[in-house]
Amino acid sequence: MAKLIGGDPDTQKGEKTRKRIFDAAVREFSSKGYAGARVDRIAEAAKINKQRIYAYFGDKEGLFVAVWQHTSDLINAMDHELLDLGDDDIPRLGQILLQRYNDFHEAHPDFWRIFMLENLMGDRHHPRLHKDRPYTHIRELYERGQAQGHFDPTVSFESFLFVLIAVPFFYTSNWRTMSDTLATDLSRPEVKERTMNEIGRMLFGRARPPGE
Amino acid sequence: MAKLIGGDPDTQKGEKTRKRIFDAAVREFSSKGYAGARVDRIAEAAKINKQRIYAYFGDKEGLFVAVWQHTSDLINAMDHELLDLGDDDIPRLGQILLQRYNDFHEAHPDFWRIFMLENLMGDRHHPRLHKDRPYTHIRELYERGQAQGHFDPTVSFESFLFVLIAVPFFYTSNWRTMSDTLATDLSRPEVKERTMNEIGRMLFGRARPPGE
Amino acid sequence: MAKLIGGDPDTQKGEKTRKRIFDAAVREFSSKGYAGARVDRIAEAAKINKQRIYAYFGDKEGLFVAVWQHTSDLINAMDHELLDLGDDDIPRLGQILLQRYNDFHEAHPDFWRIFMLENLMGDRHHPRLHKDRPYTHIRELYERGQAQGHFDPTVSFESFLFVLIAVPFFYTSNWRTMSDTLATDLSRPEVKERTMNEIGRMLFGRARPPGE
Amino acid sequence: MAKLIGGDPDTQKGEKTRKRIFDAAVREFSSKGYAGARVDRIAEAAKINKQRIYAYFGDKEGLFVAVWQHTSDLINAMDHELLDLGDDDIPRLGQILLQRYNDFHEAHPDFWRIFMLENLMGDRHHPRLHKDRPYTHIRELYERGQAQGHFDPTVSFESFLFVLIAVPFFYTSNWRTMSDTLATDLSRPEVKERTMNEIGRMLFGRARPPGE
DNA sequence: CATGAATGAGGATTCATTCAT
DNA sequence: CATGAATGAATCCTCATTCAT
Repeated sequence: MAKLIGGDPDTQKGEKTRKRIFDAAVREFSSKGYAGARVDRIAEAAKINKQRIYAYFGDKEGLFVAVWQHTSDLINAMDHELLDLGDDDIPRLGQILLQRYNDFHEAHPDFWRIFMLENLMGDRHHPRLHKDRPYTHIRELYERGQAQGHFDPTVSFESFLFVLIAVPFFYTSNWRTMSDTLATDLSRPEVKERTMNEIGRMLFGRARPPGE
Repeated sequence: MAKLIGGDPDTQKGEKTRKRIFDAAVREFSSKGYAGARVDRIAEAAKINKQRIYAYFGDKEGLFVAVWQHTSDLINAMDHELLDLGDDDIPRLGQILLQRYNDFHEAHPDFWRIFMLENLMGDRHHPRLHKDRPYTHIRELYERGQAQGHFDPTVSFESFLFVLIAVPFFYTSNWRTMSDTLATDLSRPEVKERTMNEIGRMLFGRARPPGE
Repeated sequence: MAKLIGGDPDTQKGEKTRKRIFDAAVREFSSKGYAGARVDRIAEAAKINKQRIYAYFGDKEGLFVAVWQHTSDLINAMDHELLDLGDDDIPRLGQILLQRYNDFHEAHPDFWRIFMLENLMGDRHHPRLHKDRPYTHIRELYERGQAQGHFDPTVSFESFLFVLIAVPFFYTSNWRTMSDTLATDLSRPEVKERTMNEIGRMLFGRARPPGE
Repeated sequence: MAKLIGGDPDTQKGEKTRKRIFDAAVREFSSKGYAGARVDRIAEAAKINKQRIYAYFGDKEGLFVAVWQHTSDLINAMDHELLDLGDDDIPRLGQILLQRYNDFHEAHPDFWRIFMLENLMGDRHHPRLHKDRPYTHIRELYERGQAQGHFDPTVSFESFLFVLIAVPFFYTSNWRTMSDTLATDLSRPEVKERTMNEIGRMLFGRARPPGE
């Protein structure tokens, strides 16, 4: 029974189709926005019949929710990886997180678009993103860092994390317009690296342990 | 001589209509995005005949460009106001700029939406934003501040300005999702103020003149 | 009283305006057809305000009727000129008429278009063209020519005139497509002249007086 | 194996729909002209959903091009039938062609309208009609006829063919207005037959073989 | 599962015509 | 007479979605 070995072949084929639709949808939604996305174009890009989309995802909205869910999963996965940070990382925790978020955006260049779409569509009816993600682990590291004098004791963990999320996100999403504004080509990797280093220095450069 | 007071009555009426369309368009575009915006809805909101939109702005695209131009003008005006900063402001230049950009977003709550739409529509064919705005004045202040030890001499003006623009923008555009992420209600004014203060401290708090 | 000398100046000006509208209408209708014609374009070409068209001609239909009337007048005028033909012209009456009709189309290159529009719009509601134009004069010349053996006595005047009207009209209106068909450039004047000569010879070339 | 008999059922259904659209389009375009034609009316007449028109023909223009192509095919088919003429037909070649072209217009009463529309729309962007149709066969017959004295040796084949195409076309397209002009009811079949006979006689009646 | 055909409710845009001054 | 503003009814075209096989 083939079914035992690899599952129902139809189901397997179905999964492949589903994946193809999904990938095409990510590209379409992120490049055109929700309203600008075209079901036909997704079907064509996925090289499947349009009807499949409706079979798998119900409607356009359902397809977008699936994409959005995936986006949510991506970020949760990334946050989960932060658990591997340990006490040794405390002194450079800020720089490390900055690096991690930048890497995340580089690995998922469409992330910010999907994410922003959700922000733009004021009347959201899509599931919330990780409501109760406590960041317990890195919060503890940060607080330990504060106690050790690595971080300003008057700066809350929330503000700390906020900047570290904001800067890579804004850089990724706005490098075009900011390149104009700053008359600097922010698309060049070395410019990005330099900028991030400098921002890291602004944020954490001069903090010294109290005993110093 | 009514003409002297308000210009040609017809023209005046036309301008009023144009303004009504424009205002409705800003609301529609910023809430629905370009593709999601409906010309009919704009006409209805502006309480004018749909055709007027085409008479005044050519087409939907032309209307959007006009809105985008206005957005561009807004930011240029704000930048112009920075000229009133003087040497006395150098020590707290960072905090002041942070404040100014936050005020700007509060005064123009739709700004980030229009701005982001432009970033989302990858293949832009709209006029660039202030191509060659050199920020000469505040750049000088910053450099003087570096010489005086107020700012890290290894941090470029571009990176300095980048964070100051990024943080208020990201706060304004992503407070919803970030509220979820940080399990903190970022919509509350006091939370915003505290966050900005803390971020100001992270960035500029510990910098000391070299002679210290 | 200026009025006595040149008529009401306003009326005079009005006539000029009317003429400008009319000329623009002829060009617009003949190049775009009735449905394809645009009142706005006519107003623009005539450099008058659109409203004037409605003041002078009632509506688009009224404007077209005026144009069509003019077309009708043109052909009546041409037919009237045929009265100057005399007995001396009988032997070459066919060639002369061919020439005249060709000249007419050259003098009024838009004539066939307006005329054809009327034919294409099946449900005509426009006044008939010269209902009772008897062509008495040239009919008499033709019949005298038949008696003298210049023309085939078994060919009616109607058939005679039909060909002479048909050929120049068809040449003028279909030279483009016929150039393709015949692989010959019918737009060249010498080609036209040669063709007409040859057709004249086909029609009347070998006719001889009976006594021959 | 129904497939063998009629092809794929869906395709067959599609073809039927396409045909219905096409037929309705021919009627609409030929009666109203290009600009006057209404896509909605075509859809209604074809009893199909309007969108099908766009699915099958792209747009209104594409639909017209299809109609025009068909017109082009019709005439090519007719020309192809001329190949069945042989040497025996040489003496009455003119009359035969006149007859054939008349028959063509009677079989395809809308032909001239579509054809004329193309002439009226000055800036054509539609495919040329039979670019290089040499009429080799009947040209040879004609030239042989000239050598045999049936046709005037000084009249080119082009002029010969021109009249034979012009007269039936003009009769078909202008019988209404010409009926007024000639005060004769050209719509009556016997009038048409008589007229064509007389024109045939004018053109070819008196030509005699040289040896006569 | 898969697919081409079909549909109805929009959606942007145009146009002849009228209004107000 | 003259004009810019305004209008409502189309008009072409699109899109998400469903049907039928």
